[in-house]
Amino acid sequence: MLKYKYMNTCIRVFADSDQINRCREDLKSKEEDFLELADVLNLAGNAVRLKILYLLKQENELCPCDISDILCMTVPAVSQHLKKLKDARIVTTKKSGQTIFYSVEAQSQRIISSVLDLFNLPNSNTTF
Amino acid sequence: MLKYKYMNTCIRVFADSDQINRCREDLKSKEEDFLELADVLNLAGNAVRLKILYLLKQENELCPCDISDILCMTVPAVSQHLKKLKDARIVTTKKSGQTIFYSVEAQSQRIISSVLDLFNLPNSNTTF
DNA sequence: TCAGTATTTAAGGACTTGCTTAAATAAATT
DNA sequence: AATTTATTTAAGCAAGTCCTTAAATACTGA
Repeated sequence: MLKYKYMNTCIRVFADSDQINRCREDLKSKEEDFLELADVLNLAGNAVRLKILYLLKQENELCPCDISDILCMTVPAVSQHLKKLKDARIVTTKKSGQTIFYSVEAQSQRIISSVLDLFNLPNSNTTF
Repeated sequence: MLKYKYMNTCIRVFADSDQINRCREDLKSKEEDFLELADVLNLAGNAVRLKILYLLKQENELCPCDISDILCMTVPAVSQHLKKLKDARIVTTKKSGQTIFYSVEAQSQRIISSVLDLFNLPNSNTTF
């Protein structure tokens, strides 16, 4: 027979309920922003897609075939990554004959540039 | 009987092999950076973890219990997210009695601030 | 020392991811 | 019209994610 229940939550006395409520309200007001940003970060948070975005920014436009050659991956694998980026409106396409050129969507250039700029951030101790 | 094989790769004549090789070399030299950045972005690319990082930055430090209250999630669920962030050295801990305070690791403050600053980026058409 | 509290760990399961190969679609070439 | 080429789509599968609940660990205080 159990003498006491194992607790799944904390029932502490000294919680700062003002802080808890303030934080809850704050998050609630930014909920959409969090979901949107997490989506973009999640797409960029894959080495293959990050490289694709880097390449598209660097080279302006590339076809799936080029990307496949550069990354040494099968065309379908590349195509499926491109589809995700296109569905999220991060990249856009331009057709020319049988070739389809992908590039970073104008609306997303700024956030993608910012993400890629994180490269240059030294892992420093600078406080601010 | 098959008249021709379905192709998995492109065998085009007009590929710019200089471009392909230049891109390959460039990616190769940055391979480590891509993996590292993709890891951080992947961790931040989850709405729960993104909120946790935001909260830790905003409030300086919080215990799993507080975070659980704020996010309305079970403590084990929160604890598992914190473990991932800690394993990646993005957050660090300080023990005080039975309470464990989490905060953003000094070395990671800069990149996390930059990621959270992406919030403020308007989805504009600005070209640059 | 025993019961309470804060946290982590473990096991499980539903769901998602990221590849593979085969096939479909669409445009160009002969 | 038939073949070649570039791309997408579909199906399948191994591995990973993110929660759940139960249990373990660790510190506190009567």
